[in-house]
This record gives sequence, C-alpha cells and structure tokens, in this order.
Amino acid sequence: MQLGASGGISRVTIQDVAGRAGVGAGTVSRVLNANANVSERTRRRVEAANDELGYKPDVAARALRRGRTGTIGAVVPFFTKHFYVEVLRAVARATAATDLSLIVFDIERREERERALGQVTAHGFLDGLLTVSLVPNDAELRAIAASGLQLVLIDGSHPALSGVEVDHAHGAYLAVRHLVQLGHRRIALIGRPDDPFERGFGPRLEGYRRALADANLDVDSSLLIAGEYSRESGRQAMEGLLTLAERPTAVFAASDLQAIGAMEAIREAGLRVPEDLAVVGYNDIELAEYLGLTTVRLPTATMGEIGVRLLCESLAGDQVTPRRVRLRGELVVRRTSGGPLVVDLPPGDLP
Amino acid sequence: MQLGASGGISRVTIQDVAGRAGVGAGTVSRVLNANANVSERTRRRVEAANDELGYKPDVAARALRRGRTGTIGAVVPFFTKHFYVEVLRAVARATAATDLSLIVFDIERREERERALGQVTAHGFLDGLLTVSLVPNDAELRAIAASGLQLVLIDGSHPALSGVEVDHAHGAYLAVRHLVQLGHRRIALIGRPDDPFERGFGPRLEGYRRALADANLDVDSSLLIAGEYSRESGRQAMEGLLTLAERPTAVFAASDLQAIGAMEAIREAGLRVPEDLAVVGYNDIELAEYLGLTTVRLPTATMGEIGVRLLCESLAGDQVTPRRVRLRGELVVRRTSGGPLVVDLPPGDLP
DNA sequence: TTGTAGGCGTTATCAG
DNA sequence: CTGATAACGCCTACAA
Repeated sequence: MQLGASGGISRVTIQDVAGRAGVGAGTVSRVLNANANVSERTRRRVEAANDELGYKPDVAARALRRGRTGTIGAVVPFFTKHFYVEVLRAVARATAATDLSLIVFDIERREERERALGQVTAHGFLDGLLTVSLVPNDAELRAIAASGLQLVLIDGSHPALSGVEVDHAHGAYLAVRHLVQLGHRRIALIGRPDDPFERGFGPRLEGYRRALADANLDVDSSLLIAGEYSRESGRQAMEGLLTLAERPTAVFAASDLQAIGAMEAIREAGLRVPEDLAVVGYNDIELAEYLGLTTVRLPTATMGEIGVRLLCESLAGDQVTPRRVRLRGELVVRRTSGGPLVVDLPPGDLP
Repeated sequence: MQLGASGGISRVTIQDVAGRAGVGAGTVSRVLNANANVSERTRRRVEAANDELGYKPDVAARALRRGRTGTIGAVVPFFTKHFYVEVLRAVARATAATDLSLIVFDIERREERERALGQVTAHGFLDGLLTVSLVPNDAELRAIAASGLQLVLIDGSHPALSGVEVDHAHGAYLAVRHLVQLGHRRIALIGRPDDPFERGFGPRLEGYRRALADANLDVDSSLLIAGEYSRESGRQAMEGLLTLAERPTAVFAASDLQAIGAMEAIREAGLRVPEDLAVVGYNDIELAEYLGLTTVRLPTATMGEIGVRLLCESLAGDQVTPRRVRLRGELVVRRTSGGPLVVDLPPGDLP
C-alpha cells in the first residue's frame, strides 16, 4: 500500500472510512451527500468512523467526478466600506448554507481588478463568480464565458447576465421627494457613479430629476456636483456649494460618507443642520443612525442572498435565459432632513 | 457520446488532442509536461493539434492524478504599500516561471486575515502558502499543518518553518550609524513593529541601540516614538518630538512613509531638512528618490524569489528541515541626511 | 437498504 | 520514441 501522494499527511480516503465503518464506499458517499436511503444505524456508524478518522473528501477527486469544483468566487471592491461589507456578509452566509465554498477577492485598486478577474478566469478551478458593483468589460466577459464560468452581477446589470440590481434611481427619488415635500426648492446633488472606480452621477441623478420634475421644479446644474464615495469628497463638494451666490437649502448626497463630509463642511461654515441646510444620505451606514442622518436603506442582505441563489440556479443549469432581479431601498427619516419624526426618548432624558 | 458535464462548454480532453494529432494520449501528456523523449516531429504535431483545439488540461483531473493541485496562495497585507507590492510582484514573476498558479489574498484589515487564512486552509485546493509579514499564530499553524499545506514565511520567521527574513535590525543599524558618523548625538527613532497590524518598534530598535552603543551613546527613551506604517503616524510622532525641551538633531523613521510625514511636520515647524534636522527613512519607496530621502533599500525582489523557491522545495518534499534565509538591506545616501554625497546633475541644470 | 463496478481526465509505468 | 493501461478518489448506476 502506497502513501497518499505528497500532500503531506497520508490521505484518508472514503475507502478507509468505509472499512472502519464496515460498509461499502458507496454508502459512505451517500451519507456524506445526505443522499437518500441510508438506515439510521448505518448513518451513525459512518458518521462515527468519519469523525474518528477525520476524513475530508478530496476536492480534486470530487471535482473531477462531478464536473464541478464546488467553489465560487466573489469579487468585491473596497472591503472596508459598509455597503460592500454588508453585501459580502450576506453572500458568505448564503454560501455557507449551500455546499459551495467561497473565495473572496478584494479589489482596492483598479489594477487589482484586472488581475483578480484574470486569475479567477484563467485558473479554471471556479464554477461561478459573483461580482459586486463591478460590471466586467467585453473582453473580460468573453474570457469568462470561454472558461465556462457562470457569472452573476450584484448591484450591476448587463443584458446577457443574471444579476440583482438596486433601483438607485428610485432610492434617490425617495430622498429628493422627501426634501421637496418639506418645502425645499433648491436641492443640491452630491453624486456618485455606478462604477466605484469612477467619478460621476450614476442613476441617482435620474431619480433626482424625476422628483424635481414631479414638483415642476427645474434642475439647476450648478447644484450638481460629481464626486466619489468618500467623506473628503463630500466635504469638498459642500464647500463648493456654499460659495454659490444662491445657496441650496438642502442637499442629497449619494452616499452617507459624502453626506457626513458635507455636514462637516456645513458646520465649519457656521451653519446648522437641518435648520440652515437639510441633508439626506444614502446607504444607512452605522454612523448614520448615530448622527441622526436621514438616509436611504438598501437591502444589502437580500442582495447577497439573491446573488448566491441566482448563481446556484445558473450552476444547476436549469434555466438558460438570464434572470434579473430589481430591488428597492427605503427612506429612513431622521433628524438631518428636518422632517417630521417621532423621537422615542425615555422621559427621564428630557431636559 | 455525452456532453462534458455542466462546466458549460463541452470540454476538450487530452484524448481529443491525441486523436487530432494521430498519437496516443500519453504522448500528448509528455509534450505538455516537457517531459523528455518525444521526437521533434511528433511534438510539433501535438502542439498544432493542441492549438487548433484550444486544449486546456483539466485542473481537477491533473490534481487528482498528481496528488497536487499546482496552486499556491500568497497572503499579503496592504496591497497598496510599496514594500508589499514589490514583494508580491517578485512572487508573481517567480511563480510564473514555474508551472504553479498563484492566488493572491489581500489583507487590509485584521478580521480579513483570519478569514483569508481560514478559507485558504479549509478549502484544500492549495498546495502551499506564502505569507508576507504575517506569522500565523499557533492555532492557525496547526490548522495549516493538519491540512498538509506547505507554508513559507516571507519577511517573518518561525523556528519550525522555512522562510526568508530581512535583518531589519541591521538595516536600522546602518541608518543610525550613518547619522552617528555625521556627528549626531540626539537621534530619534520613529518606530514600526513587525506585525503590520500592531504598533511598536520591532527589531529596528535593536539596530538603533547597537549603533548608539557602538558610539558609546545612551538611549534617551523620550526620543523613541512607536507608530504605524503611515505618513500621518510619522507626522504626529515628529510633532511630538518637536515639543521636546531638548530636540533631536536627527531622526530615523522605520518606514519612508513615516519619514515623509516627519519631514512635513519639520517643515511646517519652520525648520529645514537636513540643516536643522536630518532624516533617514526605510524601504526606499519611489518617492524617496524624488524627495532625496536617505533610506535603507530592502531586497524585495530577492525576497519574493527566494520565498517562491523555498516553497517549491517544500513542495518537492526533498528536505525535511526548514530552511531559513536571512537577507540584508543597504543604505542609500541622499540629501535628507546631510551626508556627503555626489549628485550627478547634468551641468546645464546647475543654477 | 446496501455493495460493486465503471469512469471522470490525467499521468506514470511498462511493453514494444 | 511511443502506445496501451492502470491507477488517483469519488460518485452513481445497477444489481442484489
């Protein structure tokens, strides 16, 4: 009898477990895969043997036999930012509930994106891929398709691909309509594009326009500032807005981080939120509640779950046509917009 | 004939290539693995068939047969920082020269570290692992050993593991000795620990002590500031040092980023480098040359190469005892230390 | 309910 | 130098 190849520790195989449990290998396999008709007694014996030997099925053998590796990848930008963390957490949880393994690729810089996508597709040990807020370009798409990799987009969309997207236009619409209803007429937009590595407005501009149009208000382009997903960006944008001859009375920032930066700028200019300037953010990060920031809450958990579910469906190969799910966020009204709200303070805390 | 399992595209197998080339599968395999005795004519035929069919060996089948997956992982913190980028670049290059694939895990936060290490060891599709500036704890080490994964440390050391380490104490010694030789007697140390997720001094303090001891100088603990690897940290440390009653005349920062931050603080205080305060950094990042920063250059490329080589040796399983390689950096004298140096300026550029 | 055999795609061995 | 052939470890028919 030979030692299991180099892998280090001589491998425990399904045969060993079968021998130990006094059953055939097929039975062990059935137990492992919760597969069906195994008597309770046998199952227990097998499980015991399994534990005693510390058996772990060989991924390679399994992959060869099944034609699938049982491993998926998730490509996520900016691991540190709330939205991505939340989505990824949901993805991890949902994946854990399946028999798939997840490998996470964190993309903090543009260059890494290419590298990660390349290495993921070239290697050939992934069945499927989830990308968050990243839509691969045509070349990447071709490579992915050629390698037989199933791709599902989370917070992004492409006509030929399955994906979960968020109706950011609708979220922006809710936010801006809220401000309009509070009587604001000059509402600034501090934008954020779709692609996390860009600058620009993205679909939030559309919601902004729609909310204004509903109220028969014109869009004043001097109130539109494109930025990126950061506090500093929000601060700068706000500083610019404050120099305007005719200042806005409210601002919708396309991310909470930007909203927080904007509020800093507002306070430094000696103005008050919401009395002088109402502020609404987007994402509902943890700090938002603490700061009383009115914002739009996104269904991050649902997005992650559905993303995994769609990928599982793609892997099962049942359906051919891509499925695209569209989700909506909800407005969370707090102090910074100056809207009507009920604050539940314990009576003792009142001054 | 059945379609290759779900993988998507029906798989081209080695048999197909063999058929197309009119040879046996074994021969194709030999060609693919540059294995030896194949006639030039046959080799060409096989390669042609290979190209025409776009054949890619199945990783799973190969892994099963060989007992090794041919994939290694590299766990690297702070992908954006010069030192890690350089080491990783070398690792990638060295890996490309072998028949191994590399999967990179970027660790930007403490929590990710655990996750990455866990997923990497649990999954079982990696033959080996390289960690940069990260020494796994005992529990992690056990898990790694148990999974038969070969581990090699880059810029870190452990008695039981192979690894390449840098003699940071020696690098610090060179830097501080340089300052001592220039006549400085009050030399501050802005420290940096070994573990990128800590705060502290690390081995650089030892080199600092040694250089001072050589010159019979005492260590003044008020000149020792612990910090982390960032510009801001260096700035703060320097601001503190500048408030001292008896100011230092020179400072050795344990990273260039910290040195740059320190220089900013010095200039903001209205002082000049190197006239009022000499500065030496560590790492030789690109900016260092631009700023004329005297610093210690580390053999990043060599570290990456050797790391990969050590891992390959471990995988080959030839040697049992861990091999540990110790490397040294070199001092690069530029303007900020005020040392004697020759600047090669084109004559025309002189004022 | 359970054991057995065949084969997934590759590579190593053994004849020729 | 090259072609068959037998594993690698697992899963899934098929047979019992």
